Amino acid sequence: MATIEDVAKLSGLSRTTVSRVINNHPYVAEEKRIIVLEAMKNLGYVPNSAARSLRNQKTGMLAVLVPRITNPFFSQLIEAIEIAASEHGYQLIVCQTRYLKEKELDYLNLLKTKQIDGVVLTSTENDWETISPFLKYGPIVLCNEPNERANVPMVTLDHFYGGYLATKHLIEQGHKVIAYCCGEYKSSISKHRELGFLKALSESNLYFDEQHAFRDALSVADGREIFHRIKEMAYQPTAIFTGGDEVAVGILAEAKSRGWKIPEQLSVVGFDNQIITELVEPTITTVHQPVNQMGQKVLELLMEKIKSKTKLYRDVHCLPLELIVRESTLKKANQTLY
Amino acid sequence: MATIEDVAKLSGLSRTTVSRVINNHPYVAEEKRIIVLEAMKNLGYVPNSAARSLRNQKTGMLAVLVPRITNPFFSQLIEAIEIAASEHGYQLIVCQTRYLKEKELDYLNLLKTKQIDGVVLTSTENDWETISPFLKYGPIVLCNEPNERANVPMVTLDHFYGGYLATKHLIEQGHKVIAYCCGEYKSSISKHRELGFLKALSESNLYFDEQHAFRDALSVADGREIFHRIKEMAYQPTAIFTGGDEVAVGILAEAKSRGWKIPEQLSVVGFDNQIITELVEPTITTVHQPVNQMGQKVLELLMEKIKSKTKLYRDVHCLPLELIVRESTLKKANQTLY
DNA sequence: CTGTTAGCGCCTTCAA
DNA sequence: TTGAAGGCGCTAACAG
Repeated sequence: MATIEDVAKLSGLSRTTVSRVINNHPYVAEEKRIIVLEAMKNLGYVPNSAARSLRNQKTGMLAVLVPRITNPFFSQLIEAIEIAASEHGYQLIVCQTRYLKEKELDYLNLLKTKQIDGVVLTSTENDWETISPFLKYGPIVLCNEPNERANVPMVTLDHFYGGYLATKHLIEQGHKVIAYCCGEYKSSISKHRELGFLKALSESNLYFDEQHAFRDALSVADGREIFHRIKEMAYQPTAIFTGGDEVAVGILAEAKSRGWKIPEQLSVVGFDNQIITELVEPTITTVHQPVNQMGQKVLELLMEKIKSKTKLYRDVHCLPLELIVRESTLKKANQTLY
Repeated sequence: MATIEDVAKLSGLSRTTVSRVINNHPYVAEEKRIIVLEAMKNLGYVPNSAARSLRNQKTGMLAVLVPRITNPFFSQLIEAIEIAASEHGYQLIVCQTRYLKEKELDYLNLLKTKQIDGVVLTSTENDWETISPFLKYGPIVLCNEPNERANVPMVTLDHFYGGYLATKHLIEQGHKVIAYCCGEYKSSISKHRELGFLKALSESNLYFDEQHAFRDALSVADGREIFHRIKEMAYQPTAIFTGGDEVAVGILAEAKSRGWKIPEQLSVVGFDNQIITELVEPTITTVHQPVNQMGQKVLELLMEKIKSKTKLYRDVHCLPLELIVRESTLKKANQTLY
């Protein structure tokens, strides 16, 4: 492996000059620059990044922590962040916490060990008090799941509004008894959605019956189970707000296989606007999240913090959500066209 | 930031001894080991990994190159590799080539710049002749897409058999005119599947009409379009082998929306066994790929090569595929149960 | 069992 | 405009 020394020797100049060429410093005679470039090419020289990291105290790497990469929402978010990062010359390390506190801390340790220059957290397993000490080793920004106590930049979505919007839509369709699902994590996301959900109900003088709450619904399988629980109820809801498209799909699939008519017997709203919502029948009404913008925005914030090295402060960027109305909530729109 | 020097001073010992403790070397008096551990804790010391990389010539990082992380097949593969890697104490850098030759080379350059210790390639954009020079900077192994000319370890699936199996199944269902789709990349994967497909046909003395070939089908949208092309044909196939579940889903969704009965008017076989195949109606017959085993196996191979530092040689591990029969090909199984 | 010393490859003062 | 020299933090001889 050629080193800077080799290049210096071959070009008959000093390491310093070679270094200057590598880093595009001014004050290098054009003619010598050419000689150096030539020598580098002949040797197939590439700067050793470990040495650079050691010297410069930065690595050109970022970590993105997600619960699971196979969740389409997160993989899309990673994709967006990756593209933005690579435009800034940064590599992305993908870290799956698998919803484990311990894993999250392991990965945050990359900041301590100087393997990364910054972190994007898309969800938090530990309390903020556990996470915040890591801030002295490098910037951490939040994306997706906000945190009340975190004094760092964050990009989030208006989940209150998302919950409100979807529920309002169901009410407008004439529903009076609406069930509610959310994911297991007691994240503020779920809380906000629920507040929006309740707000919409109360605006129409509707009451929510706690028996219609399903608070640990994450997967397709959970959706299937929820359907069965609803099926057995004496006092059945006519519509359901789910915290995610997977759950909605599960409910739908199971309901259909039991001969229920959707949306006539049960209207279903998803969340995420995943591709699957357009592929099932009926297509699913859902809330679209601007994932790409989120990724782009959060990277921008992180870059700024890495460059300026100023102290982080709370700086919340809230992006809008959008309701996408499809067949799973529109009683009249489900007829065929021919 | 505490350094090894600080720990040495605080514990009244030398850097060497501290280093020995860090690296679990033998020949350190138990009592001093404790002193050092204590000092490390008090200082919140963590070894600087850039310094270690520089010194040890290894980084503890691996790169996995995939076309797109949002493709569920690849994200599942990444997940499997990540889990295996983390068990070996390695971090994963996720690299999206977005089907670009140039991107692929950019990422392979991480090997040159010593940012990673090894590479997993899940698909190749460039010719092997372009890739192989990077082998002198570190091990590269293939996973998923094999390469005829690559003399490196690889994990692959028996796509010939996959194509054969699925087609044979269609023939057994009584089909005589079967269409064929594959992805755009002229990878050996598609070739092998097609050979298997043709083999099954010829075994039953069936002939393949080139007008029934769709050789650039990747997405749901492609599937939709393929349906329309089939619909317009004078000589229509009664079944179709697709190279991926997305395409199958697209065909299905479009066919249903046009009032076609599936599988009665068109039987469809997917590939990948993605979760969606169980969520649409009818559920989709598909070929299951043992993604987790692949990931685990390929990481094992890579670890071995990183450790042994021996020259790489061709070493093909071919894992079996399995046909999962569901409703989209079974004419009688689609009745309701009540 | 422990310490001294010499780099790994690079960049950045400082001096010329 | 160029070069000499020191050191980023760590580990592996080599001595003791």
